[in-house]
Amino acid sequence: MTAAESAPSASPGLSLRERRRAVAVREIVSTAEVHITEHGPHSLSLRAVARSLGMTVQALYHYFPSRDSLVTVLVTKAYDDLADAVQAAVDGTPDDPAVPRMVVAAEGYRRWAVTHPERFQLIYGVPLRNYAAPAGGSTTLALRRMSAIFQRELLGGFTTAQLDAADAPALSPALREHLERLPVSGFGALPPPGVSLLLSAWGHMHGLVMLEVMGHTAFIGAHQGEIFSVSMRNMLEDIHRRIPAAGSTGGMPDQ
Amino acid sequence: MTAAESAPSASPGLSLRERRRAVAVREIVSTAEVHITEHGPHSLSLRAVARSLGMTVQALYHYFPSRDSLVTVLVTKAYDDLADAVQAAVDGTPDDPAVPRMVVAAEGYRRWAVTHPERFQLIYGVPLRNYAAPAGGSTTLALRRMSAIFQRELLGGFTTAQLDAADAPALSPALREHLERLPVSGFGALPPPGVSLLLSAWGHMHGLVMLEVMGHTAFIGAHQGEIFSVSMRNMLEDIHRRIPAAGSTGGMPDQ
DNA sequence: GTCTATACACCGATAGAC
DNA sequence: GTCTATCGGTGTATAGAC
Repeated sequence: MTAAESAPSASPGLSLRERRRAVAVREIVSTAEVHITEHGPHSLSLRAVARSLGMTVQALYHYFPSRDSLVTVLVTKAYDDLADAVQAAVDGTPDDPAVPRMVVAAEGYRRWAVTHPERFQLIYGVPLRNYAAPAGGSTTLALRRMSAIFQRELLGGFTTAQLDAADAPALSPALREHLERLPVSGFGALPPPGVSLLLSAWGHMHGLVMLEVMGHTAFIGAHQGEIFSVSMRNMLEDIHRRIPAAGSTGGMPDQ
Repeated sequence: MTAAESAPSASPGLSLRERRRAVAVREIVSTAEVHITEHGPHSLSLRAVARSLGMTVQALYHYFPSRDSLVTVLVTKAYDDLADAVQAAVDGTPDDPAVPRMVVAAEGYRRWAVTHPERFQLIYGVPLRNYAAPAGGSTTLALRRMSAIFQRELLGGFTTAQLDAADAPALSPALREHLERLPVSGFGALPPPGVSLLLSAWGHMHGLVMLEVMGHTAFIGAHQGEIFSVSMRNMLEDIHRRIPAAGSTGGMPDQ
């Protein structure tokens, strides 16, 4: 992996040449994001970015070995920025029992998506034409970061025993076993009903945002945020209703 | 609008020339769908379709005045096929109190999406590059057909008074007014809380399917259908729990 | 590190012969 | 209705001069 393939960031201990290069890479990435914002993710090309920069295409090949490497950086950065936005929304909101942190997190998710619809599409829309994601699954890491936030805000206050006793249709033994074998770094710390609830909540949140970003709910007009928030509150209420009180299963919250 | 711009169908009362033309259009559309299935919606081009048909591009221009007209037909047909699949799922399942019709409909939605992921992406993914949807909103009609199915299966058994009294966070006056002014042909027949619940349910269903189709839940493996069904059952249960019994509001179901 | 020049593919669309 | 030929544009990527 070349330097261009990892997201650019402040790099204090590098040589002048390396710092210059990092600045150039940042400028290229930034210009590419502007282009995506203005013309959609599927019109991204090295030529277009080069044009905007007043350079020729070939100069870009000194920073990115291929178009795919640029796309990978953009996708990874979008995941990171989205996770940052969600985290910032949670951190920046004073605790208020009337506004659950999960709802704040979901609203941060939606806010970023409607503010950066094209970059959201870059992540969650149709994969780019002729783009092959790197084998290592570098985007999986960024995705997991965000899912961890929602896992914490949605289910962080409950014990494994509580989640395991959630009131919902029983999962099949095969599914339970599969979920229990998931790597602990992901959802593995949750019991199967917890994974199921978290996935359901994620889909609920994501689907409403997706429909809005793609324009399928345009007839709602400016009130989509309100419907989204109400839906998220209902969702949270329902999930909490399904999880029994701590006393009935014993134990303290384990995270 | 030329004949090529409307979806092809059996046309008994037409001349020989018109029937030949309809057959040719059907073949072109079918080939285009195969191409989308094999290479993704964003690689669709008249040239590629012509190649598969053993024709030259120019021949296609005798059936479709532009690429966009072909895309519009494909999008409209995908909406229709999806609605057909959902309707067929509902119609083809014997009444069983253990499997609510809404869940059957949702499973039909998911089934079509995972069976035809590229065509689902064509509808709900990122709009095609350089494609401008026709001004008339011809796809809106096809979309409304499907939303009507879910409206019926999810809320058809409840009166306006029941839906209006649903247990959920109150909607703002501005939003209530906006929803009440919607054209009756769409969700207009529902009271504002009904629209909100239906939209929330649609987003929930759609989001889970979208995540699966785009591969973001691949780690669940073959059990995604089960998690989906459980989520839909929970969703239905929650919505029904929020709607008061008929006796408490009076009146008979009005549809 | 950036440039010109180039190769080779793709695309949508049009003109005119048959 | 289909063809050849063509225009003008897109794109990724490489070679070699400076």
